[in-house]
Amino acid sequence: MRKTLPAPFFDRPTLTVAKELLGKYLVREYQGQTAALMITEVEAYDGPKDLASHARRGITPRTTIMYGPPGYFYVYFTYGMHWMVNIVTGKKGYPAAILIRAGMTDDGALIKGPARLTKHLKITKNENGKPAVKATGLWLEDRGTDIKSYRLIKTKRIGVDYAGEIWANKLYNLSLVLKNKN
DNA sequence: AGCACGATGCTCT
DNA sequence: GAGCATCGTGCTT
Repeated sequence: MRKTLPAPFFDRPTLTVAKELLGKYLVREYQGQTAALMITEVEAYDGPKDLASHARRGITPRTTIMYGPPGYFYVYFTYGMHWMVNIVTGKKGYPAAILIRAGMTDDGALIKGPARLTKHLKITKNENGKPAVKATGLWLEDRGTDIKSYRLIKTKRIGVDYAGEIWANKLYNLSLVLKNKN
């Protein structure tokens, strides 16, 4: 079972979409090669009031895509060397996106960390602003994965202490962890 | 296992 | 000009 996630999937509350993205696949087709990662960790940035979000200062050239319609990629550059990939959620005009932070390859290797993930899938500025459809070469898929053997862990978001107590402590980081571990 | 730090450049003030 | 939704290395406990 392989179903490309359609735009309406992303046109729902950001936290709902974030939760449902776990266990789905981020698929990359690049220079004739196809690679896929099962998503195991995501982070939500939700709305204009979210002080941890890039949209906290309103529309800028960089954040415009976050204000656009759902189902588009928001790719940005940070720390002088790293690309981060997000999928835009919510209606046009409402700035929200989900950062994809980790995933697992078919042979069970965990790609942990948003910069490693983009490096692995060769995602750069080229993908910024593109829709999550096959023609882009980067899209999301439901492969009917059974995630019953995992449990959902919620933690605070990484590296956003500047956002103040309220927003820095929101449990907007969601990840899958294998049961019977720890 | 837990810091501290450097790399390196875009984005916004 | 400062700060950054990070990572890897190399040090200290």
